[in-house]
Amino acid sequence: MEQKIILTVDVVLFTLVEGGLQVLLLKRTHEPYMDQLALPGGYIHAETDVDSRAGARRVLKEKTGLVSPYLEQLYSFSGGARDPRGWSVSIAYYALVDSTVLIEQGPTACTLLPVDDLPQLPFDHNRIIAFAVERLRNKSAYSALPCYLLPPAFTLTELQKTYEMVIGNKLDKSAFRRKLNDLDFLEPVAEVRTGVHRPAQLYRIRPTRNLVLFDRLISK
Amino acid sequence: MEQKIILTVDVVLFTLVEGGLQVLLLKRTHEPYMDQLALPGGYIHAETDVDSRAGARRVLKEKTGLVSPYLEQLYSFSGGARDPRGWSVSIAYYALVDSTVLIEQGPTACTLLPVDDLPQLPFDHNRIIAFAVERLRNKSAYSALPCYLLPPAFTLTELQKTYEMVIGNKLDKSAFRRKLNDLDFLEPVAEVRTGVHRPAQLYRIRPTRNLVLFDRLISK
DNA sequence: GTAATAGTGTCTCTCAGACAGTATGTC
DNA sequence: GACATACTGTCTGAGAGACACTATTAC
Repeated sequence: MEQKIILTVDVVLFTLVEGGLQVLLLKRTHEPYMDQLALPGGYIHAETDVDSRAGARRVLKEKTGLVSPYLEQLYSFSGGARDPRGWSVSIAYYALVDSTVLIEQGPTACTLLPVDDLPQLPFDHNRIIAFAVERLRNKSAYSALPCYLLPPAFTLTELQKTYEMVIGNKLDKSAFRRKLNDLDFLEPVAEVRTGVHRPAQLYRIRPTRNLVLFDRLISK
Repeated sequence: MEQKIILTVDVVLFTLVEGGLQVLLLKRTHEPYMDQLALPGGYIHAETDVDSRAGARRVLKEKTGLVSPYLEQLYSFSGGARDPRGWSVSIAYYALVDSTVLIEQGPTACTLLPVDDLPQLPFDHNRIIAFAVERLRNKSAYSALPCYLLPPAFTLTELQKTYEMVIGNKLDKSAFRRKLNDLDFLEPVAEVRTGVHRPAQLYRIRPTRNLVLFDRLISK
């Protein structure tokens, strides 16, 4: 006995700015909750989307113009209470982008809000974001995930600050660099970042296929 | 533009027997793939299931008679190619049960097969099981998850054997017990397991709400 | 007593955290 | 030269792995 069930994808797009971790929200253009801020999302198109991941990629591209270097399925949220139209499923994804790319190539009418200070959002989008933040924080503590919040080349200090912003505590410089060195997933590029003081070596992620996972948490 | 999309839940039910980790399969009673072995699964019932988790619990109960002490959403598998009836979504869950409970209370006509030696199954069920095995192995290395493969009270040696079977390598007895002692998520019960030699203290999981996670992997 | 398993003590090596030190740029 | 930031070296303490040791039961 099949029901008329609503199937959507929603994307939690993270970026890092000075203030910390932020999430992208768009004004809804249709009912329900027209004109309210919400996660970019949309119906699955069974004719064109080969799977939900392709649907999430399409929705993100259509609504924001962005192609994220990292896009991972988060969780599926479902039930009769989360959408006024009826029993629904949202297959939620999360994505990470560098904030300069977001500002240059992103949508003109988007809102970035800090993840720890969000207004009440439609549907169960607060819950979806909370879920995504928890996943991002957990996974950042034992993986190379925070690299995707930075531009393709970055200094070790920038990477350390990124880890600190995401996981929420200070790290020791020496231990952090030792760990990166042991894990060996970065490689220097032929440039340095110059500033007012000693220039810093730029690094990029080694061109491996998969996200690098650590066997311990990055620090306490 | 909504499509007629098929929404199902499938449950990967693990148990541990002498031979190692096994998964429960049932003979299908409907087309497609009638009479073939497959994961227990079924349509979401929008009228009665409050969400997909409730649907998974119901399907497991209906098809096997079992109520699992651990049931976690695994991943959602979707697309136009996985089911001959059309574009479909399966929200997959995995569950762990003690094998004695499974044998006593489980279905009469079920098949248990070792996870590393499965025949070709219908739909993308081989992929779903591979996904579940990977999740179980990963999570077992940094959590109390394997406890749910044992009866409510167990000896430390039994628990160690369980970890070894799931994660696939030998552990050191002394280090294992030190770790358990430090983490403090077990408590002794007022019984011992008697056998032909020195009796062993029985333990149970402390009545906490959540799965206990470690900050390091259990061993190498 | 022996056999077999339950359970503990201790040494070593690795690694994280703390922190001081050196290096290299701008001004 | 001063200063700020990049980067490295070293000490220490916590915990994992190895392994030998003691404890308690059945026979």
